[in-house]
Amino acid sequence: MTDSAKPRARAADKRRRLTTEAARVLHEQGVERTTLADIARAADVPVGNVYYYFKTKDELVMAALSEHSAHLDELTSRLDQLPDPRDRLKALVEAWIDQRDVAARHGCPTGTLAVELDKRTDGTLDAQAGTVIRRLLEWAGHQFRALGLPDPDDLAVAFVSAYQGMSLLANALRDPDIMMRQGARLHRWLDSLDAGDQTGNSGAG
Amino acid sequence: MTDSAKPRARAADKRRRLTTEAARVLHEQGVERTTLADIARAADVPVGNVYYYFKTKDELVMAALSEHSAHLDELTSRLDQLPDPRDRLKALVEAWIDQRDVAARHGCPTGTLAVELDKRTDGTLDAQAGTVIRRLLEWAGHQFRALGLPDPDDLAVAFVSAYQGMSLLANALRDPDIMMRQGARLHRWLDSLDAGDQTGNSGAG
Amino acid sequence: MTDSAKPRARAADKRRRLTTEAARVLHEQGVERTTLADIARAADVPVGNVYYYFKTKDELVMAALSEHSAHLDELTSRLDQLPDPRDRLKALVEAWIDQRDVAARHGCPTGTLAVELDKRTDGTLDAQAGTVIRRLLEWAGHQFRALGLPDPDDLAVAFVSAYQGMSLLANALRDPDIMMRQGARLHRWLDSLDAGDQTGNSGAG
Amino acid sequence: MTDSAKPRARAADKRRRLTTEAARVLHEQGVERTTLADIARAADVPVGNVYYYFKTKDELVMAALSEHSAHLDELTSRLDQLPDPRDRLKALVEAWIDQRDVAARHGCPTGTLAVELDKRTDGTLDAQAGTVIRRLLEWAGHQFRALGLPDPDDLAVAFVSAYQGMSLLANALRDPDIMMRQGARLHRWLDSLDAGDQTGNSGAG
DNA sequence: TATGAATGAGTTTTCATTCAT
DNA sequence: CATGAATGAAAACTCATTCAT
Repeated sequence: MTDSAKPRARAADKRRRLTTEAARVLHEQGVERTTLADIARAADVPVGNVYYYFKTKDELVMAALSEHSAHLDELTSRLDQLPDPRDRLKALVEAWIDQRDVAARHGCPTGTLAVELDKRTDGTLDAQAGTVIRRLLEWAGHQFRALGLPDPDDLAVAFVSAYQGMSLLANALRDPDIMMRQGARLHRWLDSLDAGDQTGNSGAG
Repeated sequence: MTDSAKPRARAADKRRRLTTEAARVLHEQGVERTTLADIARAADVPVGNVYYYFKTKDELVMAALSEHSAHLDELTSRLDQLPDPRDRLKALVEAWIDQRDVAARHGCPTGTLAVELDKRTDGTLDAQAGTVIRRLLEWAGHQFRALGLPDPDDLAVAFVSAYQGMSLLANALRDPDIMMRQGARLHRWLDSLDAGDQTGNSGAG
Repeated sequence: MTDSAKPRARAADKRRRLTTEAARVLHEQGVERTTLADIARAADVPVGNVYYYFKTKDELVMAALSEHSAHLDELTSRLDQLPDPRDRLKALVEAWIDQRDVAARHGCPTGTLAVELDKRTDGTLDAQAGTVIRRLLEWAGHQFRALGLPDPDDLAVAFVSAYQGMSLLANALRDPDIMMRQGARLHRWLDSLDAGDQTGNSGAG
Repeated sequence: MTDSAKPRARAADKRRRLTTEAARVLHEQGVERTTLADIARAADVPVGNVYYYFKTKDELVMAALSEHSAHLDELTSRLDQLPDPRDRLKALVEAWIDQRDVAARHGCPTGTLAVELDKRTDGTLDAQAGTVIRRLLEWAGHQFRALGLPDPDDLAVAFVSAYQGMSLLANALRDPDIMMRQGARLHRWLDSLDAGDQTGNSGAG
């Protein structure tokens, strides 16, 4: 039993390691500047062996994307424990601020991946990053709807958009402080949102 | 006279064509996925000849960046004709909205370039995109200051951030409509900003 | 067992073949006029595969240099079997004379390599050839010292210098006979060296 | 007259500058690592213009070689003013010693050129360096013959060989001191040579 | 499955030489 | 003659993918 289970266990382990490291290295170096050998080395898996787990480099990129997606799911489901939707959104902003150093160094994983993959015309990969972002949009939209706010989907776009924008700027200017200041601004904006406000005039850009 | 001017004129022409096409193709395909041959073909210049004008691929990338920077300068100096700073900012938003199809297809040129170049650790190129963005920030900050608003630099970051965010989302979701809706939101936000408001609470995220 | 050893054995084989052929071809054609394709062809290895064994062309050059260095070590350690240091030096001269045809055709491998590499200002390669020559100088100096002669290091320089000079001339004039005549002269010089001679006046130029 | 002479004068000037700079730059950087552009820049002549004076790069190399040859001629004819052949040879050694820093940096111009050109199989260039060296051999042989020494041609080979060897070592080890010490040794050797000595045993290696 | 090695198409870059004016 | 520009044939190097055990 253990005998037959071991190789499978080890195999699953390798796949896991590959996925984790792919997510990390691809985020740090970008898709195009990362070689399979880079990921293999980081995961401590022989290059030739990678192909037993992922048939192409694109599959590894997809796996990395799923990894980030899973992280997001895990985070949102934890936030869902909070009773107040507004608190959930604010807690998410807190999480973003906590990641400010990573964001300043490498940007938002999903956002930068989306930028890179959108440059592609081949394969089915170029739309995948959008899917993850859409998931985040849906979750946020759900919160705004729960708050009884008008145009919840639009608010969600504004919310996520603000996050992507501040990540990009923090990254481009290599300044984590931007995450803090804009995070605070997002906080205030969430607080200012009023269920009675039917105009949304004071919304985030 | 025109005869003797021709070779020089044509040479300048070629350099111009190369720069223009580089800016376009690099924006469309991304830095890493664009080969020199791609740019050469687009500009109708033999590959080997490209190196007469640009010593390395990086120099071409830099030229493309300068091109985008020049576009921005041209745009802002045109906006500077408007008497009201608020109107200038709103006109800029209009310009962004006008570009919504390009943004949805390829993102903001400077923003996506910044994302790609930040993945690099070599050369002096990785900080250049930040410079262009900083220029935009300064211009915007100038307008907010002229409006007598508190924390003008912070408002500028919020403003540019919103633009980068909505461009990224429009691109990732391939939806130009996002540019319109978020552009409208930015408009309303600019209108809502009040010189008397010392909190900036209702600011864009 | 031999089956599982094969790939590794063949791989080591290839590396060996590449090194051997690199040493030969680089000596024959010179560093700058030898392409990787030349070496790959000589070693019967696909060009792209060369990079599996040597990351750059410079590494191959280094390997070739080491090969020549190893040859020298092998030769001197064989000569060390001889009881009399003077006989060792004379036997080395004999070995040089034996190589007269190669020398007339392509010069001394280490000497010509040194000349080529000294033209470089980049990398760490430009000093490596000197190291091999220094090793020969040390060995020769050791023999002269064992003979109780004054200024043994100076004599070593004269000795090696004479070899390099006659190789260069034999090569430039394409005349192996020069190796023979100057070799004989070196022989006589070694014989004439007297432990009692404190002046070294009759030394080789 | 001056009008029609000017362009010709300027033309001769350019040719001269090109030759001089070619000699210098080719010596410093080596034939293969020097581009036509390098030489053109050094001579302050537009690249395209070089071809009106030299049809190929090889012709420029040939010109550089002739330049070194002319230098040698000039030097030897000056030495020929000295009444004693032995003094002429010793004065030549002095001249070599005076050049020790150049030799340590770039080797003997003719010697290193010979090494590089001998690596070639094409053209008529590969034998040309030998010609210059042969000229030096002849001059030296003439002196030894005038001294009434046996085997004057052999002594000449030993003499030139010693120079090439010490230059190569000085260059490989980047040590001008080698030129001084071996030059002194050559001096002593020249002094020791005796017209009555029929053996040549104490000759230079 | 595992793994080092192999492959070959592609990419940037260089440069002698030629051309148009 | 002069000159900036053009050309194209290499060359080094990279890397995703495949192969042989």
